[in-house]
Formats: sequence, C-alpha cells, structure tokens
Amino acid sequence: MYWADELAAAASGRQVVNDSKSPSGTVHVGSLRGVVLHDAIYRALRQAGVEATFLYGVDDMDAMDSQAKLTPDAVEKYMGAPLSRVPAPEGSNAANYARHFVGEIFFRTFEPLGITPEFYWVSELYAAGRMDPYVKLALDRADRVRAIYLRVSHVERTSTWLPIQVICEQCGKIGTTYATDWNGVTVAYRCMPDLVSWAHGCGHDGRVSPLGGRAKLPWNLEWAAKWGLLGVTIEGCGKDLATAGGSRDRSDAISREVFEIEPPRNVAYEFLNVGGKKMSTSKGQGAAAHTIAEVLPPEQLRFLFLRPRPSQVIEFDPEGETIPRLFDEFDRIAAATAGREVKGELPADYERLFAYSLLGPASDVAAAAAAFRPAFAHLALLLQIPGVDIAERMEAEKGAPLTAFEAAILAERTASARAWLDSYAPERARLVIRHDAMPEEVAALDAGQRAYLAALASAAGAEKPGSGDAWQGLIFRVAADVELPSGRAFGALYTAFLGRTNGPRAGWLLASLEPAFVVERLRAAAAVAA
RNA sequence: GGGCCCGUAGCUCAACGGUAGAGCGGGGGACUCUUAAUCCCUAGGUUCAGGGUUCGAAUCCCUGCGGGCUCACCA
Repeated sequence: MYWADELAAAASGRQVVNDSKSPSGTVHVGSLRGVVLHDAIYRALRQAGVEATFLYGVDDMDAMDSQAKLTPDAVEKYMGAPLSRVPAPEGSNAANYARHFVGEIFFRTFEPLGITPEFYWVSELYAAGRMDPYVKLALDRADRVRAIYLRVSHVERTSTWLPIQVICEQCGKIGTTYATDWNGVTVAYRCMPDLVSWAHGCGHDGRVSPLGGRAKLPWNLEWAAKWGLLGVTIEGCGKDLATAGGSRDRSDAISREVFEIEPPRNVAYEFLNVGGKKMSTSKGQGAAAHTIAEVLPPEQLRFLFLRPRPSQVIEFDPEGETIPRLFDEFDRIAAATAGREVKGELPADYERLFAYSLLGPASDVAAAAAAFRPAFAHLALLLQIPGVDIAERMEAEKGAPLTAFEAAILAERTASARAWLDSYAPERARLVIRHDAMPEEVAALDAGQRAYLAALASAAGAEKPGSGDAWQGLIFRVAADVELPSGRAFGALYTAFLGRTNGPRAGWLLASLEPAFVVERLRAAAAVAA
C-alpha cells in the first residue's frame, strides 16, 4: 500500500496534521519536501474518510537570526528580536517581516502546488494567552525539563535556568535574555550583551510576567505546547530533528512528562540532496524553491517528493539528468495509470502515487492519466529549431487535435523546457549552430561523407531549396545519388553545422539558416582534409 | 560516539517474500522523410560479504565491511 494510505489506514478518530516553519531565510527545494509530504498525508486521510485538518504554523516568535534580508543599520537593532516585530523589507506592504515572508515565500510556493493548509501565527497564540497554561506548566516543572534535557540529550542546564525566553522590555530582543527565579507570577531576566554571538542584548535587568505574549517557550517546549494546544495527531519532521537524542525525542519527552500529553505520530523524512550534499541556501544557489519551480511544473515537483518513501534520500541535481528523467518517469506512471503497457517495474501503488501528484485533490485521475504529454527532452529540442510549429507537431505526434487540457500541459511544459534550456540544461541538450568557425569534429568525416557534402552544396546552389520540406527531400536525394546511407549523410550534416553527430530534422534546420552560409559551410566542410 | 539511509548490469536506479528489470551508454541491424524519432537484436549481473528465518530472500532478522547524510550549541 502507498505509504500515505498506510498511515491513513492506521488512524482512528479525528486527525490534525501539523507542520511549521521558522520564517527566516529563503526556501530551497528541500524544504518543500515536508510540506508536500504533510499534504499527501492530509489527502490520504480525507480519502480514507477520516475527518482531518491541515495546519501550518509560522514560528514568528523566533528570534531573527539571519541578517541576509536586513539592511546594515537594521542588523544591530533587529537581530535577536522576534520575527513578528521586525519590520518588513522595504517596498513590502506586510505588517512585519514574518508576514512578508509568508506572503512572499510561502503563498507563492504552496498555492501553486495545490497545498492550502490553515495558516496560524505562533505570536498570536502567545498574545491571546492561549499558550499561557503551557508556559506556567513549563515554569512550574522546570526541574523536570532540566532532567529531560540531561537524560535525553545529555545537555546540562544550570539549576537556575528556566525554560522561557523573555522579550526585553527595553530593547525588544528575545534571543538575548536569560531568565531566572519564577515565583508563580513573574520571572527575573537580564538582557545579555554576549549570550549569543549573532545578537547583542542591551544589558537591561527586569522582572516581568511571562504570560500573554511577553515571553516565549524555547523551541522544544514550544513544539510540544503546540501539539497540546492544537490537538496535533500527526506531524513529521526532517531527519535532523528525528535523530536519537535529538529535538524530536526531547519534545516527545516534554510532551509526555511535562504537559502529560501523548505526542503526535511522527513521520521522519530524509533530505533532498544536491550532489550528495544537504541543500543549504549558500550551497544551493540555483536550487531555491522559486527557481526550481520555474523549471518543474507543480505536478512534477509533487511527484519528485511523493515517488520515494519518506525515509529515502532524494538526490536532486538540477544540472544532471534529474529533470528530464523526472518528466519521463511521471509520464510512465501516468501511462500505467491509464492502463497502457509500460516498460520497467512499477512502484507498488503507482495509481495512488499518480493521484497524489496531481494538483487538485478532486482531479479526474483517469482523464489526467490518459492525457497526451509531450516528451520533455524532445520538446526542448524542438523549441530550439527556428520555424517549428510546436502545436502542429504535437498534434501530429498524438494523431489527433489536442484537448484544452492537453494544450495547457503543452504550454506548461514549453515554459519549463525554455527555462531549463536557459538554466540547467547540459551542453549536449543545447543546440548551437557553429556560425563563427568550422567545428573541429569535421576532421572525423570520411571521404564518402565529404563527397556527399560537396554534392549537396552543388545541388543546393543550383536548386535553392526554400523550405524545410524541399531541403529534406534534397538531402535524401543527394544521399541516394552518391550512394551514401542516409544515416551517414545526416551525421555529416550535423557535424558540419553543430559539431555533433545527431540533431533535429536537418531539412528544417538548414532552411532556417542563411542560404549563402549553408552552401559555403557545406563546401568548406567537404574540403577539410581528414 | 548515537541515529537514519544506501551498497543490484559500464553509469543512474527500479523491483521490497515468489523464476533479477528499466533508462542511458556501448555494440549490431532496419528506415526516401519525427534521424536525441520509430522498430528489431545485444548486458548472461555469486543483487557488498557471512550467518539465520522460510517451501521460497535482492526483498525479513543478526553480524561485519564500505559510502552518504545527520545529531551531540541554538532554533
């Protein structure tokens, strides 16, 4: 059974699927894995007839710890402040940095993928006092929290340490304060100049109530508190958190022993690697989510994450074969789902995989599967030949007019293929007419091929073929005249113009070039000594 | 050191309890019109190693070897 369906089958009662993200920095492709995975779980639950909701939390009480998007003068002022209190970048209408991030990054990557969770803002949970019961419990049971840190993660806290991060009343920072002495109503705190390396506190000493949004729980406690408050029953996490003794173990223990609530079911998922390395914003410049989204339509992007089991690493090299192969594999699964014969082994529940890859949960799976889809690499090639009517060619390949749905797929793939050619496509996928100089590969042509090129030059000079059809006919006729197998004839042509032994339909290629240049190049190539 | 994943044809990977497959590459052939298309032939691989469970294992369990990522400060 498909992994998401298996999960759904094991669920009983109403389910709450939750995922969250700290709204700092950019989103790279890898961080989309969790989002797509949670969406698939949510859809699987609904399909299994389980009542379910899908929540997505924005951790906007987290401290600003990435200065990439701040102007230099803002760095000193806002580094360490809660993201919900950092102003949005210049030119944005958003109320604050976190809101800007959600509007600019989240909505633009989630919505096109057909993913529409209910968003919530953690800062609002605190401000409304909804987190207060958990804040109090955590402070009352600080000894238990310290014991859990020590037992689960071997992290030793001093006996005065409290699981709370106060917002400094003087400078507004949350990442720099250290709190002690909970008396049931207030805590004492100091805003430390050097508590963390990335932000500087103002040195203020104070005493404040940690309730009502004046403080936040540290990460692991906040996670567990959200589970309790929102009734979360399923929440996966990346393997960096899921490791033994790691974040998830800590939060699970806190949930059980401090808040006395059974933690949600976990689905640990692997990363998406580029070149065998974990994606990071610095390493994966070209792999930012929005960049990849230009090359991969939503359904292929969903498919990328849904095809492997969550525990499997995804190797994604946008400059390699990954992208064209992804389209081909998608098309193969679509064909199989439509009941067509397909080569190679199929995954266990390929119809489910295909259905979950579709944009809309309510999509007509059979119709989508049966639709005509142009092969990606072939389309990319055709796009590079001047004067080709893509729509016409596709109808010819399909053998019937395209439906509106198929025309939309074609348009989508055309845009993707163009973007791919502009960005990641390897050299061998690119067609470059060697206008400036004779390709050196011409030296490899044999006598028969050179004779052919010379003969074609003469024939073309005399007949002046004006269309792709005329050229193509001439190419074959001259090949027959000099008794050269057509394959070798085409090879000679591609070598002379492209420096490679194969290429697009030669007649149309030559017809798109300057006639004088074509004849000249044919003569010159024929004259090159072996 | 702990955790997870991987180790299958030259390369990339699939199959995940029932006679080991595909794509690409390579080799051979067909084609007067999709020459990166289409079609046909071609890989004889101790599925890393060793043990175990089973009527039957690449597939489950244990051990070892090799590789990758990750955690151990903060979120």
